[in-house]
Amino acid sequence: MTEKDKLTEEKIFDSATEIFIEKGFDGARMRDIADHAGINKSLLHYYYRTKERLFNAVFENIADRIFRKLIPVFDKNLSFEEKIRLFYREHIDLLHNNPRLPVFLLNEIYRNPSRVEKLVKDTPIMKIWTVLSEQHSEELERFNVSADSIPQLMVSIASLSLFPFIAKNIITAMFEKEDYDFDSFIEKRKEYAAEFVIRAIKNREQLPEADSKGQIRREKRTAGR
Amino acid sequence: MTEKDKLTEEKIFDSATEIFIEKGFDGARMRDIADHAGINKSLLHYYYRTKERLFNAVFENIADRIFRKLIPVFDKNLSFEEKIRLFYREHIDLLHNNPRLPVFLLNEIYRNPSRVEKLVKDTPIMKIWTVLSEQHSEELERFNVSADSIPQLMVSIASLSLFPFIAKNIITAMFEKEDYDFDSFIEKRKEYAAEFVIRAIKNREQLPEADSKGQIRREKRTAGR
DNA sequence: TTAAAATTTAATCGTATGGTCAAATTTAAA
DNA sequence: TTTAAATTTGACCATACGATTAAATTTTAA
Repeated sequence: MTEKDKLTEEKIFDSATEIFIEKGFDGARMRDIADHAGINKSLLHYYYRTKERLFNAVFENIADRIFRKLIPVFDKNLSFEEKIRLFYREHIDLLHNNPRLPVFLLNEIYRNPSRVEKLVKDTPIMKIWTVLSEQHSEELERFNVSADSIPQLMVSIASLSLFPFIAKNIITAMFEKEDYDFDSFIEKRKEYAAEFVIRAIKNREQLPEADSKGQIRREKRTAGR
Repeated sequence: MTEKDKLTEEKIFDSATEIFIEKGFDGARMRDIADHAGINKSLLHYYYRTKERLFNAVFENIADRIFRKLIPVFDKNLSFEEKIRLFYREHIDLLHNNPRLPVFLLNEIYRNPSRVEKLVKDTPIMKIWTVLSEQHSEELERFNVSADSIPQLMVSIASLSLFPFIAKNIITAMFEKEDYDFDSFIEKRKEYAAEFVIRAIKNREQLPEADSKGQIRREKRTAGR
């Protein structure tokens, strides 16, 4: 009973996870989930009352898995630079094994904006912010990263690992034309992204001016060609 | 007749654009589009046979608009650095006025992967690649950017402007907790992203890496003014 | 072994959806 | 004005979907 019970419920949950990730809430069909699990369609409603509830279970599980995996990185007692490197290694690895997760998550938040509040409230996502702006304030100050631009930095960091998976289809298609390979691209990206961020920040260290203004000085620069 | 004709068809097209962008193909309802346009539902089928065809018209128009707007940037006769700055100013501006475009596009490609081939084939998206790897090969070489890592660079460049809009909901929610504002964040991002990329690349210049072309002169930029 | 409870199945419902059609109305041509 | 064509409308269809229900089957506990 508990045996078979768990088996059925688990089969449903796993199939639902797979299909919801693949198709999203709107695109997923209860029939498909049942078929994929090899069970009668009514069982879906027996175990999870509605499609919404089933999706909910799946969504929260996924969100939890993602952020739970990420937090240890920021817990570790490392320098900012080391943390960046570790983050990209871990994060990109996680995404490489679950390439559709970002789109799934973003899409659902899009469909149901109320999710985002719960996400920010219930997951440790804000911890990344906290750690960056508190734990590493000194380092960032040394790099001339103003507290004001920490949001810019954070979003930039996230962009570099998430976007390639979000745009995987397009990237793959473009790569094909030039004979590149997405998988090896991703493998290289772990280090590339880390270096990219570190360089972008570290360079500030050497600039004598306090903060960039760079707006007005762009006309003369090139003699053309 | 031609007057009213255009009016009706245009109303349909505009409403469809709005609603498809908002809800995506699966989420959009033909009834909603008709209601929004203030016309009878059958007219949708009179002017555009099916939902697919209507969506198709909308999609291609949007894709075209996006890429057509972007290409001039890469056509201009500017240095790589200037091009980066101009790109972010133009691109982020476009996205700021149409914040849902990236998600719409990516989502549709997701739903219908065959789109991506047509997109790569019919839009000038590959031109960005070409320009970067051909027109600026010398500059990039000077920056120690190997041809091998140009894909990494390109994806990184795109990430920094596209991702913030893709993840707008989450970012906004996180900002709220810390009393930041998405709009001003985006405004600042035009310059931030450009500086970020330029710094990330330029820094390579100074690394004591072996270089066949003896032209490593690092201070060029900051002193120049 | 037996009865109650839990699980599974098949049939079916109500509704929403994309789409069709024929009639009504408006517009253009004679 | 008359007539044919183009446009618009409302009624309707077939289907797909999530959900319900009651009966059948299996499991559990006495």
